[in-house]
Amino acid sequence: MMVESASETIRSAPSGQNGVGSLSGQADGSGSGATGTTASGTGRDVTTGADSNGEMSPAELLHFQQQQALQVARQFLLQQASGLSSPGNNESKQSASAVQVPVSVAMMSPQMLTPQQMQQILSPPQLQALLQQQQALMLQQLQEYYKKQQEQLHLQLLTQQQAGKPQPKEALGNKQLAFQQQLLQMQQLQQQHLLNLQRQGLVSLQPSQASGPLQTLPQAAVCPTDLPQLWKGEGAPGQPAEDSVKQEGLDLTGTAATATSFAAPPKVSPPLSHHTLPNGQPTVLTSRRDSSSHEETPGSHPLYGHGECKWPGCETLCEDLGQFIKHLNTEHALDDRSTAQCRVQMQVVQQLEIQLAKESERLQAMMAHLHMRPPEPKPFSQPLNPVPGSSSFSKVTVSAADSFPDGLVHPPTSAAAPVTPLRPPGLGSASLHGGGPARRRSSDKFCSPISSELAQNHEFYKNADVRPPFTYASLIRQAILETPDRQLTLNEIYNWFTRMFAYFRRNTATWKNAVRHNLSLHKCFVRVENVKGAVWTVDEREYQKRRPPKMTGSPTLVKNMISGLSYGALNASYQAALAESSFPLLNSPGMLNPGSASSLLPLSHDDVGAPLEPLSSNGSSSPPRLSPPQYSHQVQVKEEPAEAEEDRQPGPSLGAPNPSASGPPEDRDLDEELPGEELS
DNA sequence: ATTACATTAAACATAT
DNA sequence: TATATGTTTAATGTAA
Repeated sequence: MMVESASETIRSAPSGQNGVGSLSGQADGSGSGATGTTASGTGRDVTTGADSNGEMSPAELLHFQQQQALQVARQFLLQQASGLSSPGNNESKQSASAVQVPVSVAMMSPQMLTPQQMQQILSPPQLQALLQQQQALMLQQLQEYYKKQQEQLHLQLLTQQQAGKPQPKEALGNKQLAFQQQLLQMQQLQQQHLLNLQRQGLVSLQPSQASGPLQTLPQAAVCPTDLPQLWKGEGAPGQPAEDSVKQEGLDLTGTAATATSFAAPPKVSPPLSHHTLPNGQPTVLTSRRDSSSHEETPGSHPLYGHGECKWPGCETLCEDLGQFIKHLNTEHALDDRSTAQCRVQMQVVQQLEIQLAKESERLQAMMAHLHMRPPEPKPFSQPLNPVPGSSSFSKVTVSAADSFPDGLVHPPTSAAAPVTPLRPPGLGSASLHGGGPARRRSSDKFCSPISSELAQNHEFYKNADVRPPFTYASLIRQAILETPDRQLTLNEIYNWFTRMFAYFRRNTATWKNAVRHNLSLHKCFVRVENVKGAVWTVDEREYQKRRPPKMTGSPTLVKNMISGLSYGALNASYQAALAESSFPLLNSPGMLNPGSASSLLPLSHDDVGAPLEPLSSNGSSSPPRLSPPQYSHQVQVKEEPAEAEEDRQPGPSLGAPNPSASGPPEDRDLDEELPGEELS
């Protein structure tokens, strides 16, 4: 039974795509409570202001445009928050849910995106690093920005007041309000953003930082309510903004529309705060500060709030933290599903960041246009990352991308993960091509550089009871190749499995049988009679044979994926980075060092199976862990009986399959036995 | 719809 | 005989 359940979970993985889809898919309206949050609310001041004037001042116009844009963005936010929800979560519901929820799916995965592609996009550590950096940067910048804007507002207000004309005063009031609204929106975006971060555990709760308000603000503070109303009320001016949003970045409109339809049931309507938005300027900051003290007690949990589980799509009510923890551990354990959800969330965050950047830029432009700010538009100093070039607002995204290479402060990658397998492997460190764990583990073709990912996630798999996203064949091969002799007995293979993967410490009968089955089935595994029994070796040629040299992380593919996501904001450099990262650095000194390795490019240290090995610059560089002596040893062990088996392969004929790269490291091995074959 | 592959289960054979 | 090791077949599911 254990076995069964286990396998079941596994099976669900392959459908991971659907996994992803279904996850978000199940969002059947329910989750969208947030979105639904009635449109009654506070935004009135602004609205009336505009109305009263009859005709719109430029500032107002801008304001409304901005509002609308933000509205769209917010809808997007909220919807994604809810869209991810997959309340059911039960496999049984998957199919059914498909009908209801395409919200997040539609949003997240434009048709052209296959789940695998998504994973490819999302999993690499670089991305994560990038994300984190971006986030940190943005947050800081935003905060600063807010501050400055506040100051500006004050200044303006003062100036105007000095002028002391009643009429203008009113106009100014409107203006001010408008901008305040704007600021609020921005802040909300930020908050939502943070919330998302928290959700995926990328941001730890630190009372001091913005994380505090997180829990409360998004819900308690304002906006969701006032804006919609505003929008509705003003109907007309909307179009332009909407269009612009549409064109510029993610096509939110479509999704937003969809979302609204689902948003209907305002399920857990957050305690509609009336307390916010009094009118005064400091509202923003104030409310924020206030909320920070609230609810974020040390005993709380980022995923727990208002008595319910905040896991995307789960809104399970939990009476207390203890119960919630229990629930968390049972319902949201580290499995393929959760991982997939995490990944989706990550993507959401990315998109939001981009959107945020866009909106910020727009705001900047607006302000510049209104002379609210000296021409040098650079509200965002770079407090965090000394990104050299980026000086303009518009470069926010750019700078983030630029700073990515060096920045990677600390991909929460492997090195950590002692006993807390909280970080899904794919998120933390999977290499581009390596794909994440949620990915169909079978698709060997994509994750040839198993060793790379394995090395990076070594610790993770070791401790987390997650099924590794590799096929048995690739695992076995890895096990064998990891040894100096490149040969293992069956039992040693077993041991390797259990040693390397927590997952394989269970259900031994099942996977052991599978291992044996694979050993026998695949020609690439060669049994060699030894003095002390039989050992298994790998026939790389055979192994490669069964995997056509597919570009694992084709840059073009990645590019397409990105563009498919409407990542308008993704600049060339980022794309380039992505593309680059899809090519393992093979010449990197192997040193199996998960910690460091993960921190940079997806160096596939011992990328044994990398199909696109560029015939390592210097032949010697590649064999990372194969020290000469060992190597010879191997030969020695194999010698007698081996030949019969190993030689059976028609070397010359088969050598061809990977003509291009032609130098899979492993072949070094075989070179010895079959000299001159492929090196031709 | 077809095909190839991966996984799982299980029957069976052989060696220790 | 029991267990470990191998081999093989079949059923099932997924992806191309």
